[in-house]
Amino acid sequence: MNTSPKVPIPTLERLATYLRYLLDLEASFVDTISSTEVEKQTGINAAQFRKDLSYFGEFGKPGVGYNVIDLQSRIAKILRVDHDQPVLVFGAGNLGSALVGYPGLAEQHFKVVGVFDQNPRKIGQKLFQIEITDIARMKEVNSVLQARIGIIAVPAHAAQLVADSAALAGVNALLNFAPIILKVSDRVVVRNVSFIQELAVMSYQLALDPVK
Amino acid sequence: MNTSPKVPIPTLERLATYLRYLLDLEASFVDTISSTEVEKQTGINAAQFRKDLSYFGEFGKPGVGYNVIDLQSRIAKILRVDHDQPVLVFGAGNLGSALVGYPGLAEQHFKVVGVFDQNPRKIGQKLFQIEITDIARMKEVNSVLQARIGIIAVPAHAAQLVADSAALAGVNALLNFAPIILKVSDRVVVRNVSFIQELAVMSYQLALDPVK
DNA sequence: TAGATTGTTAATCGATTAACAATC
DNA sequence: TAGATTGTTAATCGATTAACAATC
Repeated sequence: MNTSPKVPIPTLERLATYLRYLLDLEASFVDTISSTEVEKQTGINAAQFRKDLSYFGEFGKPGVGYNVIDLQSRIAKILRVDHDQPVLVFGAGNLGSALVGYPGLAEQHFKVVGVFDQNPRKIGQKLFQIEITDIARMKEVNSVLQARIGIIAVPAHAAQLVADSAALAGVNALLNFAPIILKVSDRVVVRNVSFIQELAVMSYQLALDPVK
Repeated sequence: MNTSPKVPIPTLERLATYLRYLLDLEASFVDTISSTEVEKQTGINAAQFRKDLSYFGEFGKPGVGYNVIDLQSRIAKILRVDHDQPVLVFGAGNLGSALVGYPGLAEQHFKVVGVFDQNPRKIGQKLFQIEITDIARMKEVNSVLQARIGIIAVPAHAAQLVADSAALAGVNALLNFAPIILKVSDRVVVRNVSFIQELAVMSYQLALDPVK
């Protein structure tokens, strides 16, 4: 066991993967798994799995394995996805709308409580029950909503401005879909989702092996 | 210089970042940059930048730096985003639609040439000028379109099936938005976009430091 | 008990970064 | 030329994985 502060990011990412996988197992009425079984089904090395968990305590029984439901709920607690968390979405365009309507968000307890846009034609309209608010009113509105997590789904040229406003509004975790490197204070956590970049990487990989 | 096969994935990801950044520089009429300047503006270590490039040849002039336009076009060539590439989108729901309409795709020369869905009510309709085709006809249709890259934007329960059909249709690079681990032959490259996972990671990070 | 599997240490592997000779 | 900056080697850092004693 080790309650120390330095958990590698890859470990956290895999933890989220384990959680999804455990939900599937639960749905199939599996109640115990071993790390070897995890490796077989997910391709993640068994030692890796055990090591990842070891950052947070002891979860299994030697000779037996891990209880699916117990492990699932403990990982959910670690990642704080065991209870609803309010989230703001910035940008009510195609991408923003798709995100607000994405059922996976609520399933993992991320509740979209506010949607913001700057387009006067969109402001006041509803998106999946949530009213679109003027992005200029973000701080005021979030003083009530108290969301600490925001999703940036605005065009690249607007993203930095939105990030700045978000920080002022008390949002200190940003999931950024815009293809730019955001400059933020070190009080703010940013993670980038850049699927264009992912496509570019695959594009290179495809080209490597013409047979493929 | 080193034309060897083993370029680290993180290097490829950063290459895509450099490319975007260089496009911005070009738009601001900057014609030369040094690795130190790159570090200042992007936060990526200067040695890292030079090392990344060194996998592919020599790009700069000692004492001078890098020519923005030249470097840009050479990176685009490396990543094969210097010419149009056909892409299929699987799933015409909220997410799929947003992706098809996303201008950034075409900007990086990824051309959506086919959209597939299984819902009879959607088949035959148009999405941003592209007709939605029955997913069952994928192989037949792609024998003409010849796309090798596909984007999976269907619900988790359908994703594996789609991946299997895609492989049969000659699509050997898959960008997967569904929250599952796809099982594919090693002829197929998969990259996952899992923004729920990203949110979970941030959720943990936020919880680490209550002051934040 | 014997067999299975954990949690953890130590070894390996790979990626990042510092340092510097080469060179514009 | 002197100053700046590259490309690359070597050192550092961190993450992955193999091995195994502890234990159910």
